[in-house]
Amino acid sequence: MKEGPDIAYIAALIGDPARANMLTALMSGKALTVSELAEEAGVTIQTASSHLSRMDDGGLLRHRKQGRHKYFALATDDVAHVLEGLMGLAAGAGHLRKRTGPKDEKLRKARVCYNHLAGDMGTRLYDSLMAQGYVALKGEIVTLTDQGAAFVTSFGIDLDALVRKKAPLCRECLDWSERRPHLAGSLGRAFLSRFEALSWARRDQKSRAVLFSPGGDAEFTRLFPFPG
Amino acid sequence: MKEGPDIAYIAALIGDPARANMLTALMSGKALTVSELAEEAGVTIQTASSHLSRMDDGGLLRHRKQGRHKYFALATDDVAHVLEGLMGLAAGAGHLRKRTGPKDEKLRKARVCYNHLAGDMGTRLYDSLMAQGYVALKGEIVTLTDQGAAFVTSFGIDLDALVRKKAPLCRECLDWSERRPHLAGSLGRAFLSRFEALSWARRDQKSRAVLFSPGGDAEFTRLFPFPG
DNA sequence: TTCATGGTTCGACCGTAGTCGAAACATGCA
DNA sequence: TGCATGTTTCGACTACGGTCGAACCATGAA
Repeated sequence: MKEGPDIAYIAALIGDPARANMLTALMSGKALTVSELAEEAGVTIQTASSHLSRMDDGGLLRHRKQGRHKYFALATDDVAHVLEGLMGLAAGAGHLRKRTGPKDEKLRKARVCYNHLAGDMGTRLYDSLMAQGYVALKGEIVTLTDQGAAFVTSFGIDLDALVRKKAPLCRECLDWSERRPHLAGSLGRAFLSRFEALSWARRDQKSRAVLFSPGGDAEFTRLFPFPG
Repeated sequence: MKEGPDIAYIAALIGDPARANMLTALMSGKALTVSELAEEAGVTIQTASSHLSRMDDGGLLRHRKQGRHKYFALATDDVAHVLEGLMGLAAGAGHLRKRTGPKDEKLRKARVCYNHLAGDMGTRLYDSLMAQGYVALKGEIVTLTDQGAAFVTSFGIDLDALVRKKAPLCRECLDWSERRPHLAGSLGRAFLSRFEALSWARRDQKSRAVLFSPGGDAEFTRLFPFPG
Protein backbone atom coordinates (compact mmCIF):
# COMPACT_ATOMS: atom_id res chain seq x y z
CA MET A 1 0.00 0.00 0.00
CA LYS A 2 2.76 2.40 0.91
CA GLU A 3 5.98 3.21 -0.80
CA GLY A 4 9.46 2.85 0.60
CA PRO A 5 11.35 0.26 2.57
CA ASP A 6 9.56 -2.05 4.99
CA ILE A 7 10.73 -0.62 8.27
CA ALA A 8 8.23 -2.65 10.28
CA TYR A 9 9.91 -5.87 9.25
CA ILE A 10 13.31 -4.77 10.53
CA ALA A 11 11.98 -3.02 13.62
CA ALA A 12 9.92 -6.05 14.61
CA LEU A 13 13.04 -8.14 14.25
CA ILE A 14 14.79 -5.89 16.75
CA GLY A 15 11.68 -5.46 18.85
CA ASP A 16 11.57 -8.83 20.51
CA PRO A 17 13.18 -8.84 23.98
CA ALA A 18 15.21 -11.98 23.41
CA ARG A 19 16.54 -10.74 20.07
CA ALA A 20 17.20 -7.28 21.44
CA ASN A 21 19.27 -8.80 24.23
CA MET A 22 21.34 -10.71 21.72
CA LEU A 23 21.88 -7.65 19.57
CA THR A 24 22.88 -5.63 22.60
CA ALA A 25 25.36 -8.33 23.53
CA LEU A 26 26.79 -8.21 20.03
CA MET A 27 27.29 -4.45 20.35
CA SER A 28 30.40 -5.45 22.27
CA GLY A 29 31.88 -6.19 18.86
CA LYS A 30 32.77 -9.72 19.80
CA ALA A 31 31.43 -12.60 17.73
CA LEU A 32 29.46 -14.95 19.94
CA THR A 33 28.21 -18.52 19.58
CA VAL A 34 24.61 -19.64 19.64
CA SER A 35 24.95 -20.99 23.18
CA GLU A 36 26.52 -17.80 24.47
CA LEU A 37 23.81 -15.70 22.93
CA ALA A 38 21.12 -17.98 24.32
CA GLU A 39 22.64 -17.43 27.75
CA GLU A 40 22.72 -13.66 27.20
CA ALA A 41 19.10 -13.60 26.17
CA GLY A 42 17.96 -15.89 28.94
CA VAL A 43 16.36 -18.36 26.56
CA THR A 44 16.95 -21.96 25.51
CA ILE A 45 19.33 -22.81 22.72
CA GLN A 46 16.57 -23.89 20.34
CA THR A 47 14.77 -20.59 20.48
CA ALA A 48 18.04 -18.69 20.23
CA SER A 49 18.91 -20.65 17.12
CA SER A 50 15.60 -19.75 15.56
CA HIS A 51 15.96 -16.08 16.44
CA LEU A 52 19.47 -15.91 15.10
CA SER A 53 18.66 -17.43 11.75
CA ARG A 54 15.81 -14.98 11.34
CA MET A 55 18.02 -12.02 12.10
CA ASP A 56 20.56 -13.45 9.72
CA ASP A 57 17.96 -13.63 6.95
CA GLY A 58 16.92 -10.09 7.79
CA GLY A 59 20.42 -8.82 7.18
CA LEU A 60 21.10 -7.80 10.75
CA LEU A 61 23.74 -10.44 11.39
CA ARG A 62 26.45 -12.31 9.63
CA HIS A 63 27.87 -15.60 10.74
CA ARG A 64 30.99 -17.70 10.41
CA LYS A 65 31.11 -21.41 10.98
CA GLN A 66 34.15 -22.66 12.78
CA GLY A 67 34.20 -26.33 13.51
CA ARG A 68 31.08 -27.17 15.42
CA HIS A 69 30.65 -23.61 16.59
CA LYS A 70 28.74 -20.93 14.78
CA TYR A 71 29.80 -17.40 15.51
CA PHE A 72 27.42 -14.51 15.01
CA ALA A 73 28.25 -10.81 14.73
CA LEU A 74 26.43 -7.68 13.66
CA ALA A 75 26.32 -7.54 9.88
CA THR A 76 27.59 -4.00 9.39
CA ASP A 77 28.44 -0.81 11.21
CA ASP A 78 25.11 0.56 9.99
CA VAL A 79 23.29 -1.98 12.11
CA ALA A 80 25.27 -0.91 15.17
CA HIS A 81 24.50 2.67 14.28
CA VAL A 82 20.76 2.10 14.24
CA LEU A 83 20.90 0.15 17.49
CA GLU A 84 22.75 3.00 19.12
CA GLY A 85 20.08 5.36 17.82
CA LEU A 86 17.34 3.22 19.31
CA MET A 87 19.18 3.26 22.61
CA GLY A 88 19.16 7.02 22.45
CA LEU A 89 15.40 7.10 21.97
CA ALA A 90 14.84 4.57 24.73
CA ALA A 91 17.10 6.45 27.12
CA GLY A 92 15.41 9.73 26.21
CA ALA A 93 12.01 8.26 26.92
CA GLY A 94 13.30 7.12 30.30
CA HIS A 95 12.99 3.47 29.43
CA LEU A 96 16.08 1.94 30.91
CA ARG A 97 15.83 -1.73 31.59
CA LYS A 98 17.41 -1.23 34.92
CA ARG A 99 17.45 1.87 37.02
CA THR A 100 20.76 3.70 37.01
CA GLY A 101 23.21 1.83 39.16
CA PRO A 102 26.98 1.59 39.54
CA LYS A 103 27.23 -0.50 36.40
CA ASP A 104 25.28 2.07 34.45
CA GLU A 105 27.64 4.75 35.69
CA LYS A 106 30.62 2.90 34.26
CA LEU A 107 28.86 2.45 30.94
CA ARG A 108 28.23 6.15 30.65
CA LYS A 109 31.86 6.90 31.34
CA ALA A 110 33.37 4.54 28.79
CA ARG A 111 32.02 1.61 26.89
CA VAL A 112 32.44 -0.33 23.68
CA CYS A 113 30.19 0.70 20.80
CA TYR A 114 30.49 -2.22 18.42
CA ASN A 115 34.25 -1.91 18.10
CA HIS A 116 35.21 1.59 19.16
CA LEU A 117 35.14 3.75 22.28
CA ALA A 118 31.87 5.41 23.30
CA GLY A 119 30.50 7.27 26.29
CA ASP A 120 31.99 10.31 27.94
CA MET A 121 35.55 9.39 27.07
CA GLY A 122 34.58 8.53 23.50
CA THR A 123 33.14 11.97 22.84
CA ARG A 124 36.06 13.60 24.64
CA LEU A 125 38.46 11.78 22.34
CA TYR A 126 36.55 12.93 19.28
CA ASP A 127 36.22 16.53 20.45
CA SER A 128 39.88 16.69 21.29
CA LEU A 129 40.98 15.29 17.94
CA MET A 130 38.81 17.90 16.25
CA ALA A 131 40.05 20.77 18.41
CA GLN A 132 43.70 19.88 17.85
CA GLY A 133 43.13 19.78 14.11
CA TYR A 134 43.93 16.09 13.80
CA VAL A 135 40.66 15.24 12.10
CA ALA A 136 38.47 17.52 10.03
CA LEU A 137 35.29 17.33 8.06
CA LYS A 138 35.98 17.58 4.36
CA GLY A 139 32.98 17.23 2.14
CA GLU A 140 30.64 14.79 3.77
CA ILE A 141 33.47 12.71 5.15
CA VAL A 142 35.48 12.91 8.33
CA THR A 143 39.13 12.91 7.32
CA LEU A 144 42.45 12.67 9.05
CA THR A 145 44.69 15.73 8.52
CA ASP A 146 48.42 15.52 7.81
CA GLN A 147 49.18 16.48 11.40
CA GLY A 148 46.61 13.92 12.48
CA ALA A 149 48.35 11.22 10.47
CA ALA A 150 51.65 12.08 12.10
CA PHE A 151 50.08 12.05 15.53
CA VAL A 152 48.33 8.74 14.99
CA THR A 153 51.52 7.09 13.78
CA SER A 154 53.55 8.47 16.69
CA PHE A 155 50.88 7.09 18.98
CA GLY A 156 51.74 3.65 17.71
CA ILE A 157 48.93 2.96 15.27
CA ASP A 158 49.88 1.33 11.99
CA LEU A 159 48.13 3.78 9.72
CA ASP A 160 49.26 2.15 6.48
CA ALA A 161 47.62 -1.10 7.49
CA LEU A 162 44.34 0.72 8.14
CA VAL A 163 44.46 2.56 4.83
CA ARG A 164 45.01 -0.68 2.95
CA LYS A 165 41.68 -1.95 4.21
CA LYS A 166 38.55 -1.06 2.32
CA ALA A 167 36.61 0.07 5.38
CA PRO A 168 36.19 3.83 5.91
CA LEU A 169 38.89 5.25 8.15
CA CYS A 170 36.76 7.73 10.06
CA ARG A 171 33.07 7.82 10.72
CA GLU A 172 30.77 9.59 13.10
CA CYS A 173 28.58 7.58 15.45
CA LEU A 174 25.92 9.09 17.70
CA ASP A 175 26.33 8.34 21.36
CA TRP A 176 23.17 7.44 23.27
CA SER A 177 24.35 8.62 26.67
CA GLU A 178 26.09 11.79 25.55
CA ARG A 179 23.78 12.51 22.63
CA ARG A 180 26.77 13.75 20.65
CA PRO A 181 28.89 12.07 18.00
CA HIS A 182 32.07 10.16 18.66
CA LEU A 183 34.70 8.60 16.40
CA ALA A 184 33.87 5.30 14.72
CA GLY A 185 35.39 3.67 11.63
CA SER A 186 38.58 1.70 11.49
CA LEU A 187 40.53 4.51 13.15
CA GLY A 188 38.10 4.49 16.05
CA ARG A 189 38.63 0.79 16.37
CA ALA A 190 42.41 1.21 16.20
CA PHE A 191 42.38 3.78 19.00
CA LEU A 192 40.53 1.42 21.30
CA SER A 193 42.88 -1.45 20.48
CA ARG A 194 45.84 0.80 21.16
CA PHE A 195 44.45 1.83 24.55
CA GLU A 196 44.15 -1.81 25.44
CA ALA A 197 47.63 -2.64 24.12
CA LEU A 198 49.08 0.16 26.24
CA SER A 199 47.20 -1.23 29.24
CA TRP A 200 45.45 2.09 29.68
CA ALA A 201 42.15 0.26 29.70
CA ARG A 202 40.65 -3.19 29.55
CA ARG A 203 37.20 -4.43 28.65
CA ASP A 204 34.89 -5.72 31.32
CA GLN A 205 34.21 -9.37 30.57
CA LYS A 206 30.58 -9.21 31.61
CA SER A 207 29.42 -5.96 30.05
CA ARG A 208 30.25 -3.37 27.44
CA ALA A 209 32.10 -1.25 29.98
CA VAL A 210 35.66 -0.17 29.28
CA LEU A 211 37.62 0.17 32.49
CA PHE A 212 40.47 2.70 32.50
CA SER A 213 43.26 2.33 35.01
CA PRO A 214 44.11 5.47 37.02
CA GLY A 215 47.36 5.81 35.08
CA GLY A 216 45.63 5.23 31.76
CA ASP A 217 43.03 7.81 32.59
CA ALA A 218 45.73 10.36 33.36
CA GLU A 219 47.62 9.64 30.14
CA PHE A 220 44.39 9.85 28.18
CA THR A 221 43.54 13.23 29.65
CA ARG A 222 47.06 14.50 29.01
CA LEU A 223 47.04 13.46 25.35
CA PHE A 224 43.41 14.35 24.68
CA PRO A 225 42.69 17.48 26.72
CA PHE A 226 39.29 19.09 26.87
CA PRO A 227 38.80 21.37 23.86
CA GLY A 228 37.57 24.16 26.07
CA MET B 1 19.05 -8.69 33.64
CA LYS B 2 20.92 -6.56 31.16
CA GLU B 3 22.25 -3.07 31.41
CA GLY B 4 21.46 -0.18 29.13
CA PRO B 5 18.35 1.27 27.54
CA ASP B 6 15.41 -0.94 26.61
CA ILE B 7 15.72 -0.96 22.85
CA ALA B 8 13.18 -3.76 22.46
CA TYR B 9 10.44 -1.55 23.83
CA ILE B 10 11.07 1.18 21.28
CA ALA B 11 11.75 -1.18 18.38
CA ALA B 12 8.57 -3.16 19.07
CA LEU B 13 6.69 0.12 19.04
CA ILE B 14 8.01 0.81 15.56
CA GLY B 15 7.77 -2.82 14.51
CA ASP B 16 4.03 -3.10 14.09
CA PRO B 17 2.92 -2.62 10.48
CA ALA B 18 0.12 -0.21 11.31
CA ARG B 19 2.33 1.92 13.51
CA ALA B 20 5.18 1.81 11.01
CA ASN B 21 2.83 3.08 8.32
CA MET B 22 1.80 5.99 10.51
CA LEU B 23 5.41 6.84 11.33
CA THR B 24 6.34 6.69 7.68
CA ALA B 25 3.47 9.03 6.87
CA LEU B 26 4.70 11.43 9.53
CA MET B 27 8.14 11.44 7.94
CA SER B 28 6.58 13.92 5.55
CA GLY B 29 6.97 16.41 8.37
CA LYS B 30 3.30 17.31 8.31
CA ALA B 31 1.25 16.94 11.48
CA LEU B 32 -1.69 14.62 10.85
CA THR B 33 -4.94 13.91 12.66
CA VAL B 34 -6.02 10.58 14.10
CA SER B 35 -8.43 9.96 11.23
CA GLU B 36 -5.85 10.76 8.60
CA LEU B 37 -3.33 8.44 10.19
CA ALA B 38 -5.93 5.70 10.50
CA GLU B 39 -6.52 6.06 6.79
CA GLU B 40 -2.79 5.91 6.08
CA ALA B 41 -2.35 2.79 8.13
CA GLY B 42 -5.43 1.09 6.73
CA VAL B 43 -6.99 0.55 10.11
CA THR B 44 -10.07 1.77 12.00
CA ILE B 45 -10.00 4.94 14.04
CA GLN B 46 -10.22 3.12 17.36
CA THR B 47 -7.11 1.06 16.77
CA ALA B 48 -5.28 4.06 15.38
CA SER B 49 -6.13 6.01 18.49
CA SER B 50 -4.75 3.26 20.65
CA HIS B 51 -1.56 2.98 18.62
CA LEU B 52 -1.00 6.72 18.65
CA SER B 53 -1.34 7.08 22.39
CA ARG B 54 1.11 4.26 22.90
CA MET B 55 3.66 5.86 20.59
CA ASP B 56 3.06 9.12 22.40
CA ASP B 57 3.80 7.49 25.74
CA GLY B 58 6.87 5.91 24.24
CA GLY B 59 8.25 9.30 23.28
CA LEU B 60 8.08 8.77 19.54
CA LEU B 61 5.35 11.32 18.95
CA ARG B 62 4.13 14.63 20.24
CA HIS B 63 0.63 15.94 19.81
CA ARG B 64 -1.24 19.22 19.76
CA LYS B 65 -4.95 19.55 20.36
CA GLN B 66 -6.71 22.02 18.15
CA GLY B 67 -10.43 22.22 18.62
CA ARG B 68 -11.81 18.77 18.16
CA HIS B 69 -8.81 17.69 16.13
CA LYS B 70 -5.70 16.12 17.54
CA TYR B 71 -2.59 16.55 15.47
CA PHE B 72 0.31 14.13 15.77
CA ALA B 73 3.91 14.64 14.64
CA LEU B 74 7.23 12.96 15.22
CA ALA B 75 8.54 13.96 18.62
CA THR B 76 12.06 14.99 17.59
CA ASP B 77 14.50 14.92 14.70
CA ASP B 78 16.20 12.02 16.44
CA VAL B 79 13.13 9.90 15.87
CA ALA B 80 13.18 10.76 12.17
CA HIS B 81 16.86 9.96 12.13
CA VAL B 82 16.35 6.48 13.53
CA LEU B 83 13.47 5.81 11.15
CA GLU B 84 15.66 6.80 8.23
CA GLY B 85 18.33 4.43 9.53
CA LEU B 86 15.83 1.59 9.70
CA MET B 87 14.81 2.33 6.13
CA GLY B 88 18.44 2.01 5.17
CA LEU B 89 18.68 -1.42 6.74
CA ALA B 90 15.41 -2.55 5.20
CA ALA B 91 16.42 -1.31 1.77
CA GLY B 92 19.83 -2.93 2.14
CA ALA B 93 18.22 -6.24 3.00
CA GLY B 94 16.04 -5.91 -0.07
CA HIS B 95 12.85 -5.59 1.88
CA LEU B 96 10.88 -2.96 0.07
CA ARG B 97 7.18 -3.01 0.66
CA LYS B 98 6.56 -2.59 -3.01
CA ARG B 99 8.79 -3.47 -5.85
CA THR B 100 10.59 -0.51 -7.40
CA GLY B 101 8.19 1.38 -9.60
CA PRO B 102 7.91 4.85 -11.07
CA LYS B 103 6.87 6.27 -7.72
CA ASP B 104 9.93 4.76 -6.10
CA GLU B 105 12.08 6.38 -8.77
CA LYS B 106 10.76 9.81 -7.87
CA LEU B 107 11.37 9.15 -4.19
CA ARG B 108 14.98 8.31 -4.82
CA LYS B 109 15.44 11.49 -6.81
CA ALA B 110 13.99 13.91 -4.27
CA ARG B 111 11.79 13.44 -1.26
CA VAL B 112 10.94 14.98 2.07
CA CYS B 113 12.82 13.58 5.06
CA TYR B 114 10.80 14.86 8.00
CA ASN B 115 11.16 18.50 7.01
CA HIS B 116 14.15 18.77 4.72
CA LEU B 117 15.24 17.57 1.30
CA ALA B 118 16.54 14.01 0.91
CA GLY B 119 17.38 11.66 -1.92
CA ASP B 120 19.77 12.32 -4.78
CA MET B 121 19.11 16.06 -4.80
CA GLY B 122 19.41 16.27 -1.03
CA THR B 123 22.88 14.79 -1.02
CA ARG B 124 23.86 16.90 -4.03
CA LEU B 125 22.82 20.02 -2.14
CA TYR B 126 24.87 19.02 0.87
CA ASP B 127 27.95 18.03 -1.13
CA SER B 128 27.80 21.25 -3.08
CA LEU B 129 27.50 23.43 0.02
CA MET B 130 30.51 21.62 1.46
CA ALA B 131 32.58 21.89 -1.71
CA GLN B 132 31.88 25.61 -2.08
CA GLY B 133 32.94 26.17 1.52
CA TYR B 134 29.51 27.37 2.61
CA VAL B 135 29.26 24.84 5.42
CA ALA B 136 32.08 23.16 7.28
CA LEU B 137 32.55 20.73 10.08
CA LYS B 138 33.91 22.44 13.14
CA GLY B 139 34.31 20.27 16.16
CA GLU B 140 31.51 17.79 16.10
CA ILE B 141 29.07 20.27 14.64
CA VAL B 142 28.25 21.24 11.08
CA THR B 143 28.54 25.01 10.89
CA LEU B 144 27.74 27.70 8.38
CA THR B 145 30.80 29.68 7.27
CA ASP B 146 30.78 33.46 6.80
CA GLN B 147 30.59 33.04 3.04
CA GLY B 148 27.84 30.51 3.61
CA ALA B 149 25.87 32.99 5.69
CA ALA B 150 26.19 35.58 2.93
CA PHE B 151 25.09 33.09 0.32
CA VAL B 152 22.14 31.87 2.32
CA THR B 153 20.93 35.41 2.93
CA SER B 154 21.32 36.34 -0.74
CA PHE B 155 19.32 33.25 -1.59
CA GLY B 156 16.41 34.74 0.32
CA ILE B 157 16.54 32.87 3.59
CA ASP B 158 16.00 34.91 6.76
CA LEU B 159 19.04 33.67 8.63
CA ASP B 160 18.48 35.86 11.68
CA ALA B 161 15.10 34.28 12.23
CA LEU B 162 16.65 30.82 12.13
CA VAL B 163 19.43 31.74 14.54
CA ARG B 164 16.93 33.13 17.02
CA LYS B 165 15.35 29.70 17.28
CA LYS B 166 16.82 27.23 19.70
CA ALA B 167 16.94 24.37 17.20
CA PRO B 168 20.35 23.46 15.72
CA LEU B 169 21.00 25.23 12.45
CA CYS B 170 22.79 22.42 10.66
CA ARG B 171 22.71 18.69 11.17
CA GLU B 172 23.65 15.63 9.22
CA CYS B 173 21.04 13.04 8.37
CA LEU B 174 21.81 9.71 6.73
CA ASP B 175 19.97 9.07 3.51
CA TRP B 176 18.56 5.57 3.04
CA SER B 177 18.60 5.59 -0.75
CA GLU B 178 21.95 7.30 -1.22
CA ARG B 179 23.56 5.91 1.92
CA ARG B 180 25.31 9.22 2.43
CA PRO B 181 24.53 12.19 4.65
CA HIS B 182 22.49 15.18 3.63
CA LEU B 183 21.68 18.48 5.30
CA ALA B 184 19.07 18.50 8.07
CA GLY B 185 18.45 21.02 10.86
CA SER B 186 16.59 24.28 10.57
CA LEU B 187 18.74 25.37 7.63
CA GLY B 188 17.85 22.20 5.79
CA ARG B 189 14.21 22.94 6.42
CA ALA B 190 14.65 26.54 5.28
CA PHE B 191 16.21 25.47 1.99
CA LEU B 192 13.28 23.23 1.18
CA SER B 193 10.79 25.96 2.04
CA ARG B 194 12.69 28.39 -0.17
CA PHE B 195 12.66 25.96 -3.08
CA GLU B 196 8.90 25.73 -2.72
CA ALA B 197 8.51 29.49 -2.37
CA LEU B 198 10.50 30.01 -5.56
CA SER B 199 8.28 27.43 -7.28
CA TRP B 200 11.31 25.37 -8.10
CA ALA B 201 9.58 22.40 -6.56
CA ARG B 202 6.37 21.29 -4.92
CA ARG B 203 5.46 18.41 -2.69
CA ASP B 204 3.45 15.52 -3.98
CA GLN B 205 0.21 15.42 -2.02
CA LYS B 206 0.05 11.66 -1.89
CA SER B 207 3.64 10.72 -1.08
CA ARG B 208 6.91 12.03 0.27
CA ALA B 209 8.13 12.85 -3.23
CA VAL B 210 9.34 16.35 -4.03
CA LEU B 211 8.66 17.24 -7.65
CA PHE B 212 11.04 19.71 -9.27
CA SER B 213 9.92 21.66 -12.31
CA PRO B 214 12.29 21.59 -15.31
CA GLY B 215 13.18 25.23 -14.66
CA GLY B 216 13.66 24.62 -10.97
CA ASP B 217 15.87 21.68 -11.68
CA ALA B 218 18.06 23.79 -13.93
CA GLU B 219 18.33 26.61 -11.41
CA PHE B 220 19.17 24.10 -8.71
CA THR B 221 21.95 22.55 -10.76
CA ARG B 222 23.33 25.99 -11.63
CA LEU B 223 23.45 27.14 -8.01
CA PHE B 224 24.52 23.81 -6.55
CA PRO B 225 26.89 22.23 -9.07
CA PHE B 226 28.40 18.83 -8.64
CA PRO B 227 31.50 19.04 -6.44
CA GLY B 228 33.49 16.93 -8.89
C1' DT C 1 -30.16 22.87 23.65
C1' DT C 2 -29.59 19.81 19.98
C1' DC C 3 -27.04 17.75 16.48
C1' DA C 4 -22.89 16.32 13.98
C1' DT C 5 -18.21 15.13 13.97
C1' DG C 6 -13.67 13.72 15.98
C1' DG C 7 -11.69 10.96 19.40
C1' DT C 8 -11.48 7.58 23.42
C1' DT C 9 -12.67 3.57 26.30
C1' DC C 10 -14.38 -1.01 26.96
C1' DG C 11 -14.92 -5.73 26.01
C1' DA C 12 -14.43 -9.66 23.36
C1' DC C 13 -12.41 -12.25 19.61
C1' DC C 14 -8.66 -14.23 17.28
C1' DG C 15 -4.16 -15.08 15.06
C1' DT C 16 0.53 -14.73 15.19
C1' DA C 17 4.68 -15.67 17.02
C1' DG C 18 7.60 -16.77 21.01
C1' DT C 19 8.55 -20.72 23.83
C1' DC C 20 10.19 -25.28 25.03
C1' DG C 21 10.76 -30.73 24.90
C1' DA C 22 12.21 -34.22 22.14
C1' DA C 23 14.56 -35.97 18.53
C1' DA C 24 17.56 -35.48 14.52
C1' DC C 25 21.80 -33.75 12.49
C1' DA C 26 26.75 -32.25 12.48
C1' DT C 27 31.32 -32.03 14.03
C1' DG C 28 35.36 -33.20 16.54
C1' DC C 29 37.80 -36.31 19.64
C1' DA C 30 39.42 -40.68 21.44
C1' DT D 1 33.52 -46.68 15.60
C1' DG D 2 31.52 -44.75 19.58
C1' DC D 3 30.76 -40.83 22.44
C1' DA D 4 30.30 -35.96 23.74
C1' DT D 5 29.16 -31.45 22.49
C1' DG D 6 27.07 -27.84 19.60
C1' DT D 7 23.28 -26.72 16.59
C1' DT D 8 18.90 -27.32 13.97
C1' DT D 9 14.24 -29.06 13.02
C1' DC D 10 9.68 -30.44 14.33
C1' DG D 11 5.52 -30.16 16.77
C1' DA D 12 2.55 -28.52 20.18
C1' DC D 13 1.30 -25.23 23.69
C1' DT D 14 0.32 -20.65 25.18
C1' DA D 15 -0.10 -15.84 25.73
C1' DC D 16 0.38 -11.40 24.30
C1' DG D 17 -1.32 -7.96 21.58
C1' DG D 18 -3.67 -6.23 17.38
C1' DT D 19 -8.32 -5.80 15.79
C1' DC D 20 -13.03 -4.20 15.62
C1' DG D 21 -18.13 -3.09 17.26
C1' DA D 22 -20.50 -0.53 20.39
C1' DA D 23 -21.05 2.78 23.62
C1' DC D 24 -19.25 6.93 25.68
C1' DC D 25 -17.00 11.61 25.96
C1' DA D 26 -15.57 16.26 23.98
C1' DT D 27 -15.87 20.04 21.04
C1' DG D 28 -17.88 23.20 17.81
C1' DA D 29 -21.86 24.72 14.95
C1' DA D 30 -26.72 25.75 14.27
